[in-house]
Amino acid sequence: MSPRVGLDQKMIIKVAAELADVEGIESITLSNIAKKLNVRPPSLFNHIQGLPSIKKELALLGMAKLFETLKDAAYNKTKDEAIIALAYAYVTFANEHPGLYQFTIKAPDTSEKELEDASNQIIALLNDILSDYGLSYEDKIHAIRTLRSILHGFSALEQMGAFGLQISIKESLQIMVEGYIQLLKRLAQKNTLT
Amino acid sequence: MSPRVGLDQKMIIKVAAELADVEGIESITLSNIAKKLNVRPPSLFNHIQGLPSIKKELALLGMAKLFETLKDAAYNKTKDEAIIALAYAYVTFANEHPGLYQFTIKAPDTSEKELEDASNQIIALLNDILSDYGLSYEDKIHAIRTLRSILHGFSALEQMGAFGLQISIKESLQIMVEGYIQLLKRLAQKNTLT
DNA sequence: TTGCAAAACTAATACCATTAGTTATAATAA
DNA sequence: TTATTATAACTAATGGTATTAGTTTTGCAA
Repeated sequence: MSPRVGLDQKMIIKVAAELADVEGIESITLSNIAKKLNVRPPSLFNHIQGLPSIKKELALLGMAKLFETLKDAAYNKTKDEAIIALAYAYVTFANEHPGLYQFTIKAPDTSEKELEDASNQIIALLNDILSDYGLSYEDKIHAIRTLRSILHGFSALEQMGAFGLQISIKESLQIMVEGYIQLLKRLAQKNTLT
Repeated sequence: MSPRVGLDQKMIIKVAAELADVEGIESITLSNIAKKLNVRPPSLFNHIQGLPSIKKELALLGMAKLFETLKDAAYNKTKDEAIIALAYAYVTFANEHPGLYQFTIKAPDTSEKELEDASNQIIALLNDILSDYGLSYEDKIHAIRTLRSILHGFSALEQMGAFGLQISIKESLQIMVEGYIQLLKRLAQKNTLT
């Protein structure tokens, strides 16, 4: 009757992540997850706290994976080269993991320290890369905000099919990133002028 | 017993929009809407098709309002001035109508002609404004995509509290938009060179 | 004043998440 | 090997959704 499937939290989160990426985040229900694991919904409660905890874990997983992806992409690269690589990696991640990506963005019930830490890791990476441009403290913050904006905006719009297909999406991204890099240079230059 | 409250679709959508903006989009339920209207949930079905239809109407309302806002902001302005005004209006709209704004972005079940039309209205407005820069057909599309990306990305991140508060958010937007305008100029210039 | 279309209702269904309490199993101790 | 025990997975039950069916009531129009 209860054949001890051998469930654990990792399996549950993994199934939830697949569900999110393949079927969409609205399909993340205990019912669907349980079905995929050949188990009754209440059984999940032996391993997780409830649906909200699963969503929080998905956010953590998403941010961790995104961070790794970005870090690897920028590894051993600096300045323009690093930014370009990071931008492509970001957009590619959002495309390959549409469900998980959305959880990296979803408003985290503030005061969730773990989520904040994970998010800060990503921001620290951007900060690192931007450090080579010689920006003022404030300009660096503006630059980080702008970078996050263009990457998230582009990813979100592409994900929802907002861009037609006749004109190359990759080229749009390239032009946008190019524009961003020029902005960095202008900010840096402003700083060198006495 | 049934005092004929005088319900109609407009009222329902209005209440749903308020709910979305004030309590968050997850609070848009027939139950909550009915409560606000002093009515039982099934009564709503005399005026709307179901919860999905309410969400679709919210998307339409959001896009229509956003379009009006942007159009008014850019009225009688051209080029840089128009873009700057439009950008501020966009971000302000997202701040003032956080719930409604999210519906303007939410993936529209493709093949929803009305939604597509509403969205195209906004794109046509952007297209109009960008027409004064003398861009090639393709560059104009890249420019529209980039503009939408920066505006949505910035709005979405600000909405979720992703930006700290020590450094001026308005200034970040200003710098980002300034960068965008410079990009437009570079694209235009590229086009004038034989 | 009567009749009717429709507004709002109650009741019922089906699907959620979640809690409480039960059964069965796997691992450990004797 | 057997007995003990912790706990995985279960069934049953609760309360919340959206929605449908069928009923009552009401306001308007003839």
